[in-house]
Amino acid sequence: MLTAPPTQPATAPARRRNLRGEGGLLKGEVISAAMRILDRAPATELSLRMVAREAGIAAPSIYPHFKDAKNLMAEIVRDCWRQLGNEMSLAAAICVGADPLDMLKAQLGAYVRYAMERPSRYQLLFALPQLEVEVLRELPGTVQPAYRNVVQTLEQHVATGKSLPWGDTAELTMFILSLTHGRIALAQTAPHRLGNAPEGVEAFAMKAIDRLFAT
Amino acid sequence: MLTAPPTQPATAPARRRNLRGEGGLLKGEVISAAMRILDRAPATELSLRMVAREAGIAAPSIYPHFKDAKNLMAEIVRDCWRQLGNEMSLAAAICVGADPLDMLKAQLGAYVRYAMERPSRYQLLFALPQLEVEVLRELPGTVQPAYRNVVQTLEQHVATGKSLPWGDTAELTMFILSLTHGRIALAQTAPHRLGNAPEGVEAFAMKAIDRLFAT
DNA sequence: TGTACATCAGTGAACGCGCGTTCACTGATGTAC
DNA sequence: TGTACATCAGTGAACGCGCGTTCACTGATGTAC
Repeated sequence: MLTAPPTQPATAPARRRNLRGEGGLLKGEVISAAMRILDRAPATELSLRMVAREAGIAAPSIYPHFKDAKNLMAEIVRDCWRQLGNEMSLAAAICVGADPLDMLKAQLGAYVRYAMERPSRYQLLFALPQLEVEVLRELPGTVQPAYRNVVQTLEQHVATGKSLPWGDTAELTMFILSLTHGRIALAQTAPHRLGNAPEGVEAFAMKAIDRLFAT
Repeated sequence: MLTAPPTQPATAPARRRNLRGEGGLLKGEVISAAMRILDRAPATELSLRMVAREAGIAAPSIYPHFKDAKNLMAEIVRDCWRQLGNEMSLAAAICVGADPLDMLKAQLGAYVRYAMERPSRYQLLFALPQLEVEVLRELPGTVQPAYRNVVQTLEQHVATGKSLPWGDTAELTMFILSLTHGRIALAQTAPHRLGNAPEGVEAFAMKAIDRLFAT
């Protein structure tokens, strides 16, 4: 239940089997297929069979590469977190040397854009609790990059001798990410009455940073 | 996929059929059964058959009372929104006459407690996008009460001649609800590294209001 | 250089499961006479 | 007051579906001699 109507059934494109010793390549292809599905369908539609179809292989072919469906999902989620962390790091790298607050805004902008441009991937980031304990144990390592990104920028801000408008860097990070995630979630789940244009959400986050740090 | 391991299969308790003309009672019993499921299982486990089992009836018996599974889900979601709105209104009613900021904190406290004490119901509130368009059209009416609750309290605050720390009452409501919802969502979906004791989340919201409105 | 063989990547068919939905029905409860 | 009957609340069996998973297999690709 609670699943949206199915999208078109992903006709399997002809696929050449990998060469000897290159079997591991399929693992990457499977993850890519999952990303393609997420770009056109809600996260709830992801399934082992659906991913196999999109990758152009038979369902059992998943098993040599992933222990089971739960682990496949976990790998997909991990990859999404990695993407998000990378996009934030990239945004930060571009304005290295600039004022830490500008860097913070760049990172947060990257965060909002990832969420609004790839809503299914973003929603998957928070489907973690549904996964097995074993997978959850690795969670800090997967989630950390996005979180650390903000903390470190705030630490740079502090290092310039300026003060924080709220708690320490960890607490303020929670504040900023809560606000941003909350605004995104409201835009994605109650799109009507709440002004929800993607730029609207990004502008909201930028404005929030400006006002938070305004003397 | 992305479903948690099933809880025990809800042995059907013996049920007496309703009397002539009382058939409508079953509708309420079905909704109650759904709430009981949500109190012990993740929202993803909800299904027409599961609800029927919990209510002690056969699956087809749902149909005279709900058009189909989608509509059943929609009714359940609507009921959760109604509950949340009521708890916020109740909290506001208790401190009527008090400072609007205290009323705001009371309402927000009720909001956080609903979310942390009934996580599955809370998560269901935001499963709306998965439902049909037809259902979504009624959304404003179902979501409004919780939202209006905050707006009205902020309007009272303004009426006392005090100013707002952010935009107008509508914008500030978005800010406050985004922050609160975001913090709840992070606590519920990444429970580890983020201090997530329920009191922690409520304290976070209270502190946020205090600081926001601090001169 | 040619051939037998092991290995490896991937398949097809089948399984049981829970789901939403349909259909013809049952049997208790009231009502008409 | 007794009986035939209509109505109403709810059932049991069956359907097709997509899912995750298993099993025995196929057939191309390299390797050994």
